[in-house]
Amino acid sequence: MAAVRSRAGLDTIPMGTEGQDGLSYMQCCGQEGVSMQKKMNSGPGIEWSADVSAQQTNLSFSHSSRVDLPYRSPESVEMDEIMAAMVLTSLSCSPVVQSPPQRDLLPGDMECCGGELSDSGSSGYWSWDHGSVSPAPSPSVTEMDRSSGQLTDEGLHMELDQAACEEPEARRCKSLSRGAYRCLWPGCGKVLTSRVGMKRHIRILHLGGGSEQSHREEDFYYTEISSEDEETAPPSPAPSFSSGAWTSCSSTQSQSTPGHQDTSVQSTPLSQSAPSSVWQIHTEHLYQACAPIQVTVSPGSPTFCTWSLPGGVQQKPQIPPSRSRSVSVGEQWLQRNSTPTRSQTMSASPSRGHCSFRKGRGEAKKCRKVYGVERRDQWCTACRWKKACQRFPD
DNA sequence: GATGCCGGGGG
DNA sequence: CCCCCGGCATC
Repeated sequence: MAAVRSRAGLDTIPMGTEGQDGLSYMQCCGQEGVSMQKKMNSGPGIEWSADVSAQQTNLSFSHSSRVDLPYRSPESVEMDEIMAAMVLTSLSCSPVVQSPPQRDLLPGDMECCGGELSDSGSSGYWSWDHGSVSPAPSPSVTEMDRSSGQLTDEGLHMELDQAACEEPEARRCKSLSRGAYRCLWPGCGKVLTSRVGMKRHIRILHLGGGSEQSHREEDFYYTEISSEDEETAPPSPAPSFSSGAWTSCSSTQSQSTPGHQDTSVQSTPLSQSAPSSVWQIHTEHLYQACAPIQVTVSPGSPTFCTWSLPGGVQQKPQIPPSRSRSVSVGEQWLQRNSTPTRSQTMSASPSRGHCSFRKGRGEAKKCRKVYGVERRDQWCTACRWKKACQRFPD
């Protein structure tokens, strides 16, 4: 364990294989949990605590992690400095890629608020969102200002501006007119008006910048939405679980409990702890990500989850999947493969490669069921194309 | 038979 | 790149 922990500590700054990207993330956004996760993934013992702290604040992040993991060696410190330098360098050099992450910090990410959703305006939503985002208390004054300013900023393209939201709730944001695309990446609800923009958003922010393979994946992480649809469908069309799916991933909570923002946001002990990190870790592919981790709310269910990570990673059984459905071999496989750093999977593996195991039918209602064949146009793109449903992933 | 979706293909 | 659909596994 010690070893692991120390490693986690290092993560704070230095990133192993990730290189600049990762670093920049950390630097820019303290709360950016992703980078952290990446690292963690590599090792078996995941420290949720670290993650949580990360979400708290920039500073706290680094602090807590260090405190938490006092094992850092002197060398690591040195490394930190070096890394920091690198980060700075990279930041100055490639604004495009880096900037997005920065924005991410902002909680609710205005994405929703962003230009198009003017309607929701200032009501509870936003305020609430921000609060929820609490984890990232205050990146920096400038940034904050900027972000807030963006809320009103209307026509500008928010593509990069509003990066992914940290908050799941964000997805509830209503969106706009038809022809809009919403990012389905867990925790992100970004809505863009252009497909290309959305793809870029996904590729850059979620898939890690642009790896070759990621190109095809973008499709699965966004969906086309229409205003009417928006309100009902995505967020809760399948009240039963549309949100649940995501939630499960995040394990925690609330991710999408539309109804209770406050609660959800306010970190319950649980929420803070593992959840967010969990889903992020496994988000390589929706399919993979969600399935295994099913957390679900029913704490009571004793079901046993076999999704074991390689190193016995998740020491914490988090929450056993409520669904009794046992994890299929395929899922486990996916898990293993997805567990490693995202970057790894991305570059090195054909990812979905050829796991020809089909996942069997999930319980979640898919677009076809929810909307019916008649309203095929309301299905998510994936469903329309007879691909794995992205709106109601299992 | 209905569904879900992989794999492949057309424009 | 967008969109469809054959075909197969599952329910």
